[in-house]
Amino acid sequence: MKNINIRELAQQLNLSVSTVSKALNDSHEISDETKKRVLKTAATLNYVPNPYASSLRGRKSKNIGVVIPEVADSFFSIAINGIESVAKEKGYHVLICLTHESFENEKNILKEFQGGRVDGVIMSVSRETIQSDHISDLISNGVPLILFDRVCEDVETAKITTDDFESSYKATEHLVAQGCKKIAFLGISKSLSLNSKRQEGYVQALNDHDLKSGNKHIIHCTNELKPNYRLVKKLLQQKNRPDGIVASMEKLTTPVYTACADLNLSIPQDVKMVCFSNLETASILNPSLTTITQPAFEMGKTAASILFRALKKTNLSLTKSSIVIPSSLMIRSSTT
Amino acid sequence: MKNINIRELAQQLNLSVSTVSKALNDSHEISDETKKRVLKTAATLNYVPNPYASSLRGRKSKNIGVVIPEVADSFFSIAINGIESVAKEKGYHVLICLTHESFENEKNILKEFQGGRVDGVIMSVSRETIQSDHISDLISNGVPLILFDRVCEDVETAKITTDDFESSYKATEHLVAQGCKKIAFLGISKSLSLNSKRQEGYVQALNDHDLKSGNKHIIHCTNELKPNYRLVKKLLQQKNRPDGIVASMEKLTTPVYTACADLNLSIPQDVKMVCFSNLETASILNPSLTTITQPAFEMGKTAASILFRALKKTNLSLTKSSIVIPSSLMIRSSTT
DNA sequence: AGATGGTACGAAAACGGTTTCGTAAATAAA
DNA sequence: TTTATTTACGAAACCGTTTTCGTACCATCT
Repeated sequence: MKNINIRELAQQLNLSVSTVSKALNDSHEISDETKKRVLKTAATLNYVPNPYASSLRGRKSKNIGVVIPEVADSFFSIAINGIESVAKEKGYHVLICLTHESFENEKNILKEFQGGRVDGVIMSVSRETIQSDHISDLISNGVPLILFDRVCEDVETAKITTDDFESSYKATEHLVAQGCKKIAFLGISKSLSLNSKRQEGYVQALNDHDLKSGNKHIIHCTNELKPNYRLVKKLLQQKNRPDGIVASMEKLTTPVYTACADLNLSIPQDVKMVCFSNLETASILNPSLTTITQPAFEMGKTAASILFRALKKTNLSLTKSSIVIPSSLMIRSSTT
Repeated sequence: MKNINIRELAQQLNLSVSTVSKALNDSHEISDETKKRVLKTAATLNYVPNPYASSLRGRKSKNIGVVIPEVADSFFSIAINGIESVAKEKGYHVLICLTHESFENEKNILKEFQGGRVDGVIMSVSRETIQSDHISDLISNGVPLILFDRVCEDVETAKITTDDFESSYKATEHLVAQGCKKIAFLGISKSLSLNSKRQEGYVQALNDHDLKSGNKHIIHCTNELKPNYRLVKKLLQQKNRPDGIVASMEKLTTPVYTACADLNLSIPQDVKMVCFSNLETASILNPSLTTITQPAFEMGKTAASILFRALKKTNLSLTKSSIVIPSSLMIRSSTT
């Protein structure tokens, strides 16, 4: 059962290729009778159009690219579901590209997109990304691109974020309310604006409650489990050890919990912790983890909706379509 | 900065389109000097070839399709990383398609693949999949397809699995050794062969240790959190409640833990639990969870390697390339 | 009757690459 | 010197669609 093309299909029907094409695309030029006949034969012969021929001719791919650092991460995998739910409805495919937190990879992926592989892009930058020319280049090349979660402030496009400053502020304030005096901040990467905002929210909360935030309590983590474990352990071993932690990355939960266990520190008695996380298992951890839960699905869905709006009318001002969707603080045993 | 095509590039170089194409593809017909000149100009003009034109002409897409039930699942997201690591090395893209456990979606995706969108497929079937004509059709259409984890026995192709029977047997035996007398099995779906194997391993272990396994202790779960919670709760409320649980799906952890908490049952005192799971947080749950950890990355990587071998020489016997990679039982506090 | 318009279809160009084939010039072999 | 071979390039066909344009036919309107 080899795959058939439109020419062979047309032969079978004693029709021209153009007529068949129009019939399949429900053109008004074709009579209902012919359309029915074409559809029926196409079905029985198992005709499936070649997407590359269509893309080439139509100069659109019906693909959107999703560029993210990792897929093995609750936030991103849920966001993908949000994006996909919209894309499917619009008859689009989602091409997921992973940067694995490498700027080099990110640049290469966007470069490839210049070739027309995708009609639009939804992206969350890598932790290494410190400049954004590759993004602006793609946009000025006519490919609409929307940033979500980890955005670059200086790129002029729509940005879907959560209220990083406010939620971090609230989380820190919550720790203060629970009696923490020395609160540490575990960041993702110095360069990310998302990280800066969370850090600023943390600092602001400390200031507003007259707690000094020595730099020693701000740590930037790596992408690996073990180095993070060592960093956290070192932090918790110093004489002036923190009694509260605001962690801005899901991946930091395990290192913190493990380090505490190994150092015989009890959560929440000795150290309280709140983490930006979408882990479903947060509520059944030992102890259950207080999280700032981001609206992952919603953010993905929103980003996709705006992208498709941009694909419809190209002169839409994307910059003004930026949206902030609030996260929610889920208070659990790790802080109480 | 609009994207340039090969014709314009050729004009800039005062060369023919064919020469430029050959130079870019490092053909032996072109002199080194010309190649260098072409590469240089292509770089400065930011030329990126249109992938659809290449795919159309070459009748290969340089894409492989990955069809899986969900991406928000540790096993699958890690497997994707394994697949991607191989694909990237071979210069291929990965098109991830989610069935969301729907047979209808799965059929539609494979149907689309008939059109030549991908050169090969790596797939794990949905929980609803009870017959495999759609798979065989695609294969007989010339698209190599490899199954992993959730396979269909009757499809003649390579199957990458883990030792479901043995690991389930070992897990059950472990529960018996820990003193469990009434062990329940929580399955994914009746139709999956993966599920049958795990169930058979469980039953065999019970038999070998002279424990009867009334059908009441075999439950097939749904795909939703809340119904699963209700099922588990009901199971744990019956007079003859189990003192051990073998769960064959990562997603079952939260319902079991929550149900136990709500019923004031202690894990592991009242109920011991072991779960097929790749959750990184298993070790910091309350209590830490004994898991059967599948070699997710390895399975993905192996599946991809075999697929690429098949893409090289089409007459390779895929059926004989099936591989079983063992899982490992990680004993933690939920069973001790 | 002649002009006009709508309907239903076909021929051919186009999308942007790759590949086959042809060929002129340079080199090697006889 | 003649012939064969190699080198380096160009013209054109081709991949499978979509779309533009042309046209034959029929109905409708002056």
